[in-house]
Amino acid sequence: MSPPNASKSPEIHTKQRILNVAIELFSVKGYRGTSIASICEQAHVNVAAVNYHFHSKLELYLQVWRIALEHETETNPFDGGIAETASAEERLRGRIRSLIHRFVWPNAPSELSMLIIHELADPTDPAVDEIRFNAIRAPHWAMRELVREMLGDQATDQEVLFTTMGIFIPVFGLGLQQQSVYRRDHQPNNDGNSVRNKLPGEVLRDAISQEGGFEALIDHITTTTLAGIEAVRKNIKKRGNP
Amino acid sequence: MSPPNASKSPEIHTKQRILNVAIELFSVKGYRGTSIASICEQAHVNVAAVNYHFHSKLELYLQVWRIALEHETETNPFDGGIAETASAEERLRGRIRSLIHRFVWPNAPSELSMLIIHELADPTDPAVDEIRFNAIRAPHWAMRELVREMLGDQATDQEVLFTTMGIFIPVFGLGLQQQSVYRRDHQPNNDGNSVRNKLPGEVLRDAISQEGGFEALIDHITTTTLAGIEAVRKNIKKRGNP
DNA sequence: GAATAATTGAAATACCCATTTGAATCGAGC
DNA sequence: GCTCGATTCAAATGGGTATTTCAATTATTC
Repeated sequence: MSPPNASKSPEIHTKQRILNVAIELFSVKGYRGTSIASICEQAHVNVAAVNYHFHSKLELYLQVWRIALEHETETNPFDGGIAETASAEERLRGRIRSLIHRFVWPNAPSELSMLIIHELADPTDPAVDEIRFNAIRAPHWAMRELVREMLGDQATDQEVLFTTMGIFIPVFGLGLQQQSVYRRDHQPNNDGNSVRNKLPGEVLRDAISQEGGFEALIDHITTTTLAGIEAVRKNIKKRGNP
Repeated sequence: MSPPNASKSPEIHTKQRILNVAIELFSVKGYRGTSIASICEQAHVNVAAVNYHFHSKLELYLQVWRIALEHETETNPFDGGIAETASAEERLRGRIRSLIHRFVWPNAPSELSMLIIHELADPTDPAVDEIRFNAIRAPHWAMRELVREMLGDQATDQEVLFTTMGIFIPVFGLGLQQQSVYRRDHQPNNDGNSVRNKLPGEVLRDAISQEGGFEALIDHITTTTLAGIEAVRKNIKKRGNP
């Protein structure tokens, strides 16, 4: 099997069409929830094309992961565009902004974030675990270092860990909510009648969608996070001077 | 080939055995991830028994939801055992404790919380949405009222909403993490080699499992949450007195 | 204790899915 | 314009699933 050498051939179009649809469907419905047939139907391509171009469903999925990961790091760098020389508080604000953009951008969480949520709730394969872990490792340790810097040397490892997770984990929760609401919004048979009142997640989505709502959310999270860090710092100081 | 002891009708035994296994499997692997065959094999029951006693897989699943919901509200009341006459801060602490117990109890999140996470990531059926919504509605509004009480009349609806969600949503995120780690721990083919370093969620699980770690987590979350509420309150006061 | 209803069992049915097959079609280089 | 490898196509294959069927067995009732 030699790699395709053609510079311009319909093969590229087919492969790309499959990838475009696969990213969309895998991110919304997850690996097990999307069939090869549904991808091919929507891409106007024969089912055999997937196995011809990608070997298997799993390899197509891995390719989608790589693309989504690359796309995310390009369009939404983890530091939020804040320079390393800025104050710790400013850098934290930038990273929170970046995280929120990834997981909560109104009505359209990024593909990567949706893939991550699906993998957490229902893992596909160890190979995907590996990619996901590599994707999370760098941001996590960078955040650990920043939190350590903000809490000072007196802080225990547990305090640094809890505080760091206290920043990441709500974002996963938000992503889970947003994804649930997003899916409900985009259901073809959504008559809006099945559940009478608005779900909390839908109320939140509406609030974010309002003029200035998204910025208000980022402000709120940053403010409360900083207040939490300050509270931990106070505890440390109190404990350190008995 | 069930033992012919007939102190009670064997129907009860069979039905109960199915339910016990179904709760376990549905909560760990989700609706789509568990087959009727696997339930019946583990319960030593014929596959037809499920459809005889429950009509269909979906109705068995709904029954499991009702039981898990009932069990949760019995063993873990949402107010955390704190009286309505206690201070707002004490009541908040009780509710946070209850939530953490539901979603994060070390190495064994409650069945209901795992079912909820699965439904959020990959919904099964509108009928389940209805149950889930009813399960979340009362706690959510009770929390909204408590937050309103703590923030005061000057707070906007958006501030109350963001703050309330700021309490619930991290718990979902924690549950998602815990469930992911729990599943990994209980995988039969877990050789611990596929991913070299510990995932952040595993580090957190280890920290919680340590002596006093769980209480430390509850303390941390309560402290930072209260600090966040205080920060919002300060903003309101500043804005209110220009 | 016989008649009847409830329950269980093994096999069959019907559907969905990923993957394979082998022929048909296309495209580039000679 | 011919050839050969790359690509597409319709159909088949094989494995998994929920559900049904109906005979066998077990409990209940009179």
